[in-house]
Amino acid sequence: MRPDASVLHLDLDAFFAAVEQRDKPSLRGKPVVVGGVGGRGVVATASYEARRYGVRSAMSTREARSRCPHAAFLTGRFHAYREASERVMEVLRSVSPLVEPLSLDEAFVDLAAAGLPDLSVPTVTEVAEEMRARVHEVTDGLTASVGIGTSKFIAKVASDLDKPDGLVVVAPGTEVELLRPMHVTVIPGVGPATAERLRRAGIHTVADLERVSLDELVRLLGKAHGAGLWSLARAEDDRPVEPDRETKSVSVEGTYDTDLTDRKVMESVLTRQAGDVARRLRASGLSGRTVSIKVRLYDFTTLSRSTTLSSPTDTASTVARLARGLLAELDTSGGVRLLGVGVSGLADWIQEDLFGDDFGDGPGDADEADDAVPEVPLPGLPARHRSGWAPGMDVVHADLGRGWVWGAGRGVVTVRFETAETPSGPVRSFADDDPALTPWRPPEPPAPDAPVTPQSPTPA
DNA sequence: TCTGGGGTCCTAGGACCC
DNA sequence: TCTGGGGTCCTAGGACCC
Repeated sequence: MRPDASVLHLDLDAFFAAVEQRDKPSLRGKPVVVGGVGGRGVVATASYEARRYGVRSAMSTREARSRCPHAAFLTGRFHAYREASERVMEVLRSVSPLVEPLSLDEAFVDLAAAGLPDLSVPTVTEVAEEMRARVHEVTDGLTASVGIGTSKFIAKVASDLDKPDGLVVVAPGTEVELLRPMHVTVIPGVGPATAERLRRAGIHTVADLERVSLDELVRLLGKAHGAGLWSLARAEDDRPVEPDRETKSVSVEGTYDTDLTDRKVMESVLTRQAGDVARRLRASGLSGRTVSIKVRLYDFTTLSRSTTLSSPTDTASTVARLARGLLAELDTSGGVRLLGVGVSGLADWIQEDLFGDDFGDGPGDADEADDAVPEVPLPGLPARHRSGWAPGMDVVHADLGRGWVWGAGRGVVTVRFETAETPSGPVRSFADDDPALTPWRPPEPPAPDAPVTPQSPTPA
C-alpha cells in the first residue's frame, strides 16, 4: 500500500457491445448482446440496454434470448476489439511507461512512474479526466470507467463504483472504511466457491472477514488464499504494476453444439487445434515442453491429461501426435462437448538437437514443412469447400443418406439426417474434411433458351 | 440441448534425489 | 539397516478472472 493514490485502473464500458454500437449506428440505444450464438453459447458482453432486461456476462445465450428476445445477438469481431484496445493502451502508455493490460478492455497504470509534479488527489483526478477524454477521442466515442487508489485492489474497486463513464479516486487513508461494508466478493479471488465457504463460517462482509484471525483463515482456505485474503481485507496490497508479464501457456479449445462421439472426429479436431496452437507459438517465438488436452464430457465432467517432453516443441505434428495419444487414455464413449489442446512450460527458445546437423538454426526453423496443417484437398471434395460448410447446405453421407448441415465450425460439421421419410433423423458429426461429405453446389445457371422459372421466395 | 474461451495460480500426491 | 527430511519436478484437478 502506497502513501499516495497512484495506481489507476481503467475499464472500458460494455466494451464489445459498445464497439458494435459505434460501428453500426442502427444498434445505438438498443440492446446488444455479444457472445456465442450457437446452442451452447454464452454472453461475453451485454450493452447497458440489454442489462436492463437482466442479461449478464457468462449467462447462456439461450437464457439471454428468453430475457431479451428483441436484442441483437452478435458473435464477436475480435479484430475490431483488438484495434480499439491497442489505441486505448497507447493513450495509457503516453501517460506512464508502466501499463499492465489485464485483457482487451482493462489495464492498470502506475501514476508514480508518470513524472507528475505531485500525486495529490486533485492532480491524479485531472490526469484521469484527460485520459478518459483522450480514450473517448481515439476510439471514436467509447467510454471508460476509472478508479484510482493506493493499490491495485483499491483502484479496481474504485473503477466499479461509478459505472459507466465514471471516475472515482479513493483518498489515501479511507480504504478500510470504504471496504468494510462491502460483500466479500469485492475481493479479487473470492468467487462462488470461496464465498460459500465464508458464508458457512458466518463471514459475509469485509468487516466480518477483518475480524477473523490469520490462522483461522488459512485453516479455512489454505495457505496462499487465506493469507492473501487476510491482507486484502485490511486493504494491504503491495502488488506492483507489471508491464511485461510473460506468457505461461497457449491453448485452443472448442465446445460443440452436439456432443462428439466419433473418435476419428475427435482426433481430427485435436489435430487441427494442435496446428493452431503451434502456429501461435511460432508467431510469438515460443515453444513448450508440456502438451495437455482438455476434455469435457457430456455430463460436464472435465478431465485433463498432460505429458512432458525432454525439450520444447513448437511443431504441429508433435503436439498433435501427443494430444491424440493422451485422448486414447480416456473413455469418451458417453460423448464429448468440449475438446482442447494446450502447450505450457514455455521457453522463448527452442532446444535444438545439439548433436544434430541443424545446430545453430534459429527458433522456428525446425520442421517448418511439418507444420503445414492438412491443406491437401481430399478426394471428392474441392478444396474451396473445406471449412466452408454452413447450416442449410445439402450433404450426402453414404451410410445414412441425405442430410442437412445443422451446425458447422471449428473443423466439425454436424449433420441432421432429416428427409421426407425420416423427419427427425439421427444427428452425426464429421470432420469438415471428411471425404464422406459431399458439398452443396450452386445450381447451374439456366441454359440461354431454357424457360426461366420464378424463384420461390426465401424465408427471412 | 443450462453452463465459452483464453488464461493464471494453487493444492496435493507421488517420484526421485540428496 | 533403519529412520527422517527437504527440495524439485510432474500430473490432475479446481477456483478464479475477464
